[in-house]
Amino acid sequence: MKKRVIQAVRDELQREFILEKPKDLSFGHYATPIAFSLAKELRKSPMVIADELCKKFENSVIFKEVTSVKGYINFKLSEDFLDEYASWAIANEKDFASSDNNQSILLEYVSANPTGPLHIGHARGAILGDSLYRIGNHLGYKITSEYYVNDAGSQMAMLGLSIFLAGKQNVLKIDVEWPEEFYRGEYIFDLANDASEELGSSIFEDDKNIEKLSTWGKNKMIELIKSNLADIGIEFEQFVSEKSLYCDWDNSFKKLENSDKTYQEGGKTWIRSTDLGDEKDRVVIREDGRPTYLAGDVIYHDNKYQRGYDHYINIWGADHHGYISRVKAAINFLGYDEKKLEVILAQMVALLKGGEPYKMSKRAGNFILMSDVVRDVGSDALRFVFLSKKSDTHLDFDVDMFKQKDSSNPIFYINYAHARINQIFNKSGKTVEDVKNVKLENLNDDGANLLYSALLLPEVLEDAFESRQLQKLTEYLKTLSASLHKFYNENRVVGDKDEEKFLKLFAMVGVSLRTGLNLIGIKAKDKM
RNA sequence: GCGCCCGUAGCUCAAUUGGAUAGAGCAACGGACUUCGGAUCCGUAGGUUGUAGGUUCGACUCCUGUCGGGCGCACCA
Repeated sequence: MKKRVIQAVRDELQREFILEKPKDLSFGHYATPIAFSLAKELRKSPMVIADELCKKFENSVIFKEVTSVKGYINFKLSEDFLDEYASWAIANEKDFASSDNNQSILLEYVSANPTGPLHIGHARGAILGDSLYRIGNHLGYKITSEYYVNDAGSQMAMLGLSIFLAGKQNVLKIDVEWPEEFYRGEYIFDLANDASEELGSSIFEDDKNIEKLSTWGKNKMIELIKSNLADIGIEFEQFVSEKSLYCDWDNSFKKLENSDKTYQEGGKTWIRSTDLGDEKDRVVIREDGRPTYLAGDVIYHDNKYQRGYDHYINIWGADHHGYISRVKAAINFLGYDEKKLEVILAQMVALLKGGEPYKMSKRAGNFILMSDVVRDVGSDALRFVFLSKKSDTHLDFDVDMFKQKDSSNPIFYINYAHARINQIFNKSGKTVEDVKNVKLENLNDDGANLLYSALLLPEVLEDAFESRQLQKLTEYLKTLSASLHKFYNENRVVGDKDEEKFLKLFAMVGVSLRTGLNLIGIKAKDKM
């Protein structure tokens, strides 16, 4: 809809302009403040310029009227145009709000270490990533979703050791001495019990088996993580193992050396990441020849860029923000355009329960399991609330609040609107087929506004996706639901002379609600 | 100490990315057809956008300082 309007306005004005929605719908459906920016250039007042420009639209097909108010130019769409668009949308629900952006994007998210179950902090990035994935696909982007598995390095050894010691203590009943750093939490003891059953308790007798336990535990954890994700409707296209990439290290390192951005000092190999704004240069190879963690990301991003996507998105926890500049520097030194990499940071989530704050730490083991919260409040509510806040703001919420199954839970409110539409059709005994060709004309103000709101989904989606701010979509769904409830309370539908018109209008609202919810991984309810 | 993020109604958050009178929900108070489902709707109250300057036709939005909160500051991952 917006695209058609922009086209129509550009045809007449023959220059660039900003198209926005007026604060107050009574002004019109769209507006532009172009007269203000022209005022200086033309040495006339914005009001005069706006008046003159309005005259150009007198014979427009898609506009009912174009007016100038205090320097703004306001556009009101014609009923024919709105009705045609609604008819098309109802008949082509799957394609409604879709688009044909062809850019290819590699979207990497979650990528939590396979050393334990997902906690509530991971859920934020997971839900954001999955929703971007769904929306992007709908908008025609060629998106691939990917999970990077950190299965190399000392954490894997620590996982193996933790399971080994837990088994020794709990299964073999032998006193053990715990090191300073290990994975705490009951899941380690569960793993030890499982290992005892699957591999035999003798595995805890010899510490040569630690490596075996580490690999076994990693696979268990990946399965667990996949199942945690499946519980909130997330499935990845592919998993990439860090370990499996290391065979390419020599190639990647050669590229780095060719860039003249590496140097030796103190027996170590460094990259000059300060050249690209990093706080300090970084070590990629230690004195003993072992590559650092950064090396893993060098190979991984080399690998990513070789796959030739137009754009790359990484969703990271905000605690990794200091890592961005060194990875971008590395990408640049490998000979790629680091601007193609976009890092979205998902800020910390502070979870409360009855006012008590939880400290989340994977290492310490006293974190909140994502699966527990999902069991408590449900996938739908969790997804909706997490998407309702900008990803770069800190999010506080109290679990107890979710347990109230009433209107304070926005997903309830929206589902109720959707269910109402369904109920109204049942009550009237008519189907969408019966009313889809009725013409939407002479609607009252509430009806006209409701229709317009329902048709806004495409541009809300584009805006939400391009700005990576999905709270725009959740806001929209709440507002649209409110408009429907308001209309419902003020207008009798069944039995009214305009019954069929109203039903078509409701059908259109249903299309938008369903589509919007679907794209954030929530299935709209027909009954409450 | 340095870097990044945040600061908007009592609480949780929006604000078309520099545009018209800063808006919703929750909580509070007062109302609505013996109901096409009242799990809804309408109204009242609540603000010097942390704070002090600057940029311009115009600032919650951009710049500088300052205060407060979070995160990070490894050859760990």
